[in-house]
Amino acid sequence: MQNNAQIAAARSERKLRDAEATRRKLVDAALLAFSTQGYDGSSTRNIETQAGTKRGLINYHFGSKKALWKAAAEHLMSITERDLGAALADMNKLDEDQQLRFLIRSYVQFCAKHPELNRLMIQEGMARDWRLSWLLKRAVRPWYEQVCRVFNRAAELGTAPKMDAHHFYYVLTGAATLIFSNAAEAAALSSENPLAPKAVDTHANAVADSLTLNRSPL
Amino acid sequence: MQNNAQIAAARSERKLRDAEATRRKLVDAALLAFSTQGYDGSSTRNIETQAGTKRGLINYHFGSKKALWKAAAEHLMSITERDLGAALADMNKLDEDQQLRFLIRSYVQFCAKHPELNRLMIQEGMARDWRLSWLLKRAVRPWYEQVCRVFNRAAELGTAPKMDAHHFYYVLTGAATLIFSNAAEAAALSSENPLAPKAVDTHANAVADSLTLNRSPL
DNA sequence: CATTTAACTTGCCAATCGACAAGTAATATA
DNA sequence: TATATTACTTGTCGATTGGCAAGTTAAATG
Repeated sequence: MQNNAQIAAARSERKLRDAEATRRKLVDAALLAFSTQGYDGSSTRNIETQAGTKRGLINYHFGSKKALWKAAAEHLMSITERDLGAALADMNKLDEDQQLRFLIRSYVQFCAKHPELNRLMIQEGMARDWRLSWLLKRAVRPWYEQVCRVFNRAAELGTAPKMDAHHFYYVLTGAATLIFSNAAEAAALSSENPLAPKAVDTHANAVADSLTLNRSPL
Repeated sequence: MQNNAQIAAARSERKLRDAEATRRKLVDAALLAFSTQGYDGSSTRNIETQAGTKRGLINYHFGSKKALWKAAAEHLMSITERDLGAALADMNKLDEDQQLRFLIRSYVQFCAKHPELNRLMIQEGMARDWRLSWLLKRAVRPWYEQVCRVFNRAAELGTAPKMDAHHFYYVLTGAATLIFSNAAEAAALSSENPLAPKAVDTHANAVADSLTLNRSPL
C-alpha cells in the first residue's frame, strides 16, 4: 500500500518542516538582535523569547551562540548574494554609460529592504575578531571587488568622479546606508519614514546624483 | 602664614585633581566601550578594568551605569560642539562659494579625529530609547540644522547638488564617517590605515568632490 | 591631637548569562 | 507491538552582571 508510505512520508515531512520553522524563527530573531544590539549585547534567552520558542532550543538546534550567529549571518549573506547578483546581471544588460548609476540605485534599494545587513556590518566592522573575518571572507571582499571593478570601468568611460576606488566604495556604502541603518534617528529628524518607497527612491537618486557624472544631459 | 594655607590648598587641589583624574579615566574607557560595544554590551566592571581603576569607582563617582553613559556622552558632545563650532566660525570668514566645501572637509577631518562620535551615533541611532533622545536634543538636532542651513545657502549659490537637505545630510554623514567608524574593516580591505593623515585628506577630498559642484575650474 | 570628610576598597546580593544534561512526548522503524 | 529517533522541555551549573553597603585610608579641619 503506497498510501501508508505516503502518509508516513507526509508526516515525516511535516515534522521536518516544524523543526525547520523553529530554526527559521530563531535565525530571524537572532538577526534582528545581533544587528541592532551586537553579538555580546544579545542574549540567547532573549532571542528565544522574541522568536516565540522555548528556552533550550538554540542549543538544541545550533549547539552554541557562536553557531547561531554563523547561521544567521549565512542566511543574510545568501540573500544578499542572490539579490545583488541579480542586480549585477541586470546591470550588464545595459549600456556601459548607465551601469554605474544602475548599480548605485539597485544597491540603495537593497539596503532599504534589508537594513539588518548594514547594521550587522557596522556592529562587526569596528573590531578585528572572528566575526569580521567571517564576514570579510564570506561576502564583503567579493562585493568590494565587484564594486571597484564597475567603478574603475565607469572611471574609464568618464561616468564616475575621479577618486580612488577604495574611497569611492566607502563614500558609496556610507551614503547609501546610514539613513536606513539609523532609521530611528532619521525618522526623528525629518518626521518622515526613511523606509517608505518614495523616500527610498529619493535617497537612491541623491546618492546616484552625487556619485555619477552624467547627472544631467549636457 | 599664608605659606601653610597655600600648601594646604595645593594638597586639597591635588586630591581633587586625583579624583578628577579617576573620573576622566573612567569616562574615556566608557566612551571607548559604549561606542564600540554598545550600552548593553558594555559592562561597568570591564570599563573599570580598562580604565585601570578599582571595582566600585563607577558607582562612587557617577552613581549608576546610566549616569556614566550621560557623563561620557556629554564629554564627547562638548568636544564636538567646540571643534565643529570653530570650524563653522572659520567657514564664515570664507567666500560663500567655498563655504560648503570647507565645511565638508572640516567635518571629515573631525570624524577621523574622533571616530567614537559616529560609532556612538550608530549604536544609538537604531532604536528609539532614552539615549537617542538625549543625543538628539543635546547635539544632533542643532548640528543637523546647521548643516541644512549651509547646504540650502550653497544650493541657492549653485555650489551644491540639487537634492533635499535631509537626504544631503545623510549622504554627507554616511560618506564622511563609515570609513573611519569601520576602520578595522577598511584596513583589512585596503591594507592601508584609514586614519593616517594622508588617507584622511584623500577621503575628505573624495567626499567634498562628490557633494559640491565646483569640483574643478571649468 | 581629635574629628570629619573625601576617595577608595571590598564583600555580598539578586538577576541574568551561555551551556549542559536529564528528562518528556510524539513519531519512525524493525 | 517494541524500540529508536527526533523535537522539545526543564532543572541546574558556574560565571558575570549592576548595584548596594560596610568597610579602610589619608588628608582637611577644629
